[in-house]
Amino acid sequence: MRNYDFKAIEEKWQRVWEENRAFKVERDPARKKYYLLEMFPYPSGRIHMGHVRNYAIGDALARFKRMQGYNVLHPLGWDAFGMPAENAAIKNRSHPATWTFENIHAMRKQIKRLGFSYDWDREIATCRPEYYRWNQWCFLRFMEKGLVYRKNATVNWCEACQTVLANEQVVDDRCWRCDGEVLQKEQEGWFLKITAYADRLLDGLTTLAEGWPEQVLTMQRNWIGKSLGAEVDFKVDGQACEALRVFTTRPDTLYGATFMVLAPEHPMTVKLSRGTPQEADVDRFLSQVARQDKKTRTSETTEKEGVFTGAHAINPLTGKDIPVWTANFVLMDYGTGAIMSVPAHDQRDHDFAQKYHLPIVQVIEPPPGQTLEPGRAFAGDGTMIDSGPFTGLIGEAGRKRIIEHLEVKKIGQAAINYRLRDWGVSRQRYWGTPIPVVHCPACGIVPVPDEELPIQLPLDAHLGDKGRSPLVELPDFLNTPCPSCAGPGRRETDTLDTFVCSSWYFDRFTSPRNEEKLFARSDVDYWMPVDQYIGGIEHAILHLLYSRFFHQVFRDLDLIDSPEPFAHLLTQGMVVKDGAKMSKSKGNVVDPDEIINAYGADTARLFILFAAPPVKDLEWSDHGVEGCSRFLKRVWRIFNEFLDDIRAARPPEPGEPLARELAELRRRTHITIKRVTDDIQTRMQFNTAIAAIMELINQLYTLRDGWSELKNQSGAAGAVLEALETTITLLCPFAPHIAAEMAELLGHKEGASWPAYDEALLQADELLIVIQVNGKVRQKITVNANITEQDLKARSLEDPKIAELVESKAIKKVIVVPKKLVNIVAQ
RNA sequence: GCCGAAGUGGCGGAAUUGGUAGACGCGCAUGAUUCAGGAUCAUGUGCCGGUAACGGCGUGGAGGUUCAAAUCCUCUCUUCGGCACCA
Repeated sequence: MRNYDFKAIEEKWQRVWEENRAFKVERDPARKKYYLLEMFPYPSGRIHMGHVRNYAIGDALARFKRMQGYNVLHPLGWDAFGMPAENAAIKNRSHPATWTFENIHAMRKQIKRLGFSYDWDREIATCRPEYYRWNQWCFLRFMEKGLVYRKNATVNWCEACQTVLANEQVVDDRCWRCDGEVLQKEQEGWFLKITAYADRLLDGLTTLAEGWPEQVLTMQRNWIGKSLGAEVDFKVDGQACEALRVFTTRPDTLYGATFMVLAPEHPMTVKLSRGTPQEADVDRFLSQVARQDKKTRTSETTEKEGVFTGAHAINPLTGKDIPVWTANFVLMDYGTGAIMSVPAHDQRDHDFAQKYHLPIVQVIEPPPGQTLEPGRAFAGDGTMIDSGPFTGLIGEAGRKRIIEHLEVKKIGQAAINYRLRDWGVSRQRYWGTPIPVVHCPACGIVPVPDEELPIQLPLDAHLGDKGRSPLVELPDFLNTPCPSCAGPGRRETDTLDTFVCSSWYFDRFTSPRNEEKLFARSDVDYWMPVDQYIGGIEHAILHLLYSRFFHQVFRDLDLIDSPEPFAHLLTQGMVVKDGAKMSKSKGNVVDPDEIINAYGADTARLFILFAAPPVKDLEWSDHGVEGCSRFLKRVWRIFNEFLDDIRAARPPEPGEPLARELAELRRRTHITIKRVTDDIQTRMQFNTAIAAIMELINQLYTLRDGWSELKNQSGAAGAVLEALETTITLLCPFAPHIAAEMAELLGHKEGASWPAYDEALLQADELLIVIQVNGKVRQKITVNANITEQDLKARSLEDPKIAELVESKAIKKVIVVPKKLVNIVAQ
């Protein structure tokens, strides 16, 4: 018998698949499609176990669906723009493109060694002009729709590196690269108006309830942060200036508003204090707040501090004068930058009122059962008290009536606020998509015409930590005639956030080589949405929200039909070792290449699917890997031992009489088909699917001892053949190389379809019944499967051991659970 | 602080509808094979007591519902993740 030579087998089949373009797919409206996608990788240099897990899960599903007859789109590409390439290039005095393409080459090689069933003809890299020209095209369409604008915004700035950092590159207020201090800085840049789609992004989540993890839906919902409430105008006492407008979610507490607070940045803060004795205090306070960085400023634990502005406003309902303060906890970029403070019914206002001795007036009576706690605000719904004509109204009804009143009086109206902010896409970096606009002294900002796309990223830039895009120093790039007036213009030098690339790459996979359009309508409408998307939870908001946003805009541009881009989402758990995420600094990294070299790709894949269900964290175990390697050798050995005896056999006919152990094998075979099918299809639990296959193999091993006699029995070879063929087929999604090799040894061509089980064969002739006395297991008996409930009850009571146990007791009740157990209640 | 997920043998994990807790794998033990080791095959393996038959205990903890609870309810502890002054 040949040994299990995984190296030869894996190289052979990978070559076969490559040469045959085995996983190439085409749009075929006659066939049912299935689009399976894993989040595409950033070409960082080498793959890690997280990648292996991601793609092993995806490939198992892709192969499974393919075997079920679906037309499966399963592509891979590269999220190839981004800062690491630029930083590495600066460090190594090379070019980001060189670094990126070398990494892609190395990682593609590693991934191919794992034997994943990708349609490699569809491979894309977002840093190629053929791809990023469509980023630019999208940007222009967004512009036309009024979804693009420029504004000043606060950005993370690393002094040491002289560059802007993305939020995720700031770790505990320090630069991830040099550990230097990160400051907040105002900088002008481009924004996409994702807030215009807030409601649609929120509403769409309800349609995803079936296919997405609850956790991700909740995170997106919270991130969008929709608040219903009202805007209310407060007149400033004794001054003719405009009223102060506040946003509140609790208009029913308006009678309890005893002071107002403006954000320090609010334009009225300074204005109101001028000419009052508070002028100096306000100025001192504002400069103090300006020194606080954003993170500390917005932390809940930061002490609430404020000063009186010197001005008073009038509570529009009570008509009373209330002081106007300014304080650090009120933010300019949420609501109107001003609040009405109701210290009795908002904890923050309460803390602030107590600190500065401001009046606290209760206007809500807690519902029965709830009481006011001393020192705490009551923030729940309740009955309005001391609220003039509104007294007695409860919760939502009160809010509604107050809003109606405000609208009639024209001093306010219903309003909605979102926590979601517009998406800043400007990067002062080189290695990204050039933003396709020209700044013209005469015409202003002028979009580049479509015919001029792509605006190519020049390759001769001099990189360095200069804090601005190196494109500024390239006159050939920078200077360009204005597309509108042909006068001297200046190209935009900011590049696009790389999240733009990943917001629609899944659409591009449907027409990856299309040169006329970003994708062909027929392709995208056939393949989209992605039926199953798989990736890490770290993208729960960012990438998954941006992509949903792009998809909605594409719908509005009439580019695409499907309502959402990803129908089902699986967020896989981390790969950990010794309880911690694998990382270089912890020294607990396991290199996929080493595992493949030592055990082969099939073992690596099998272990990573067997060790834990996909959604949970996976604890890496070298012993566990050996166990999986041992299992594949065990499969190989038993297969080869039986091979000569079964090669010429045919699987048993339905109902064909078989010897006891052979009938048992058949039953096990069909149970295994059912379990593995359910585990993959409806439960996405590969660990139990693999365990079921292991049980079938264990069953085959029990036949080995008596095989020399058994094999001459009618149907013996057929039953074993059926069991082994089934094992091979069921193993395909997890360990495709060894499965292909064994199928070939049996004389089968590739492309087996997923087996069906015979319902009739799942039933055993005899059942093991548990007998309990007062809920405790006391006996186990084997009975005929067709036994009646009456007979089963009688058999249980007759059992000598049970009879003895209940002898001196009165039998109160006998519960029979068909095919499972009998419980005798006796006292 | 708020929200979410989880807690089961020495370890990873299983138990799909409330119905035999611990499938499968690792580890460990014993035996076979072998000069030996390794590999392989077989058997056993939750804990405590007992040679055994068997009995008791057992799914983070405390209560409860039920003939029956890892699973349902109440309270509580721990761990991990997310959000965190959003008016």
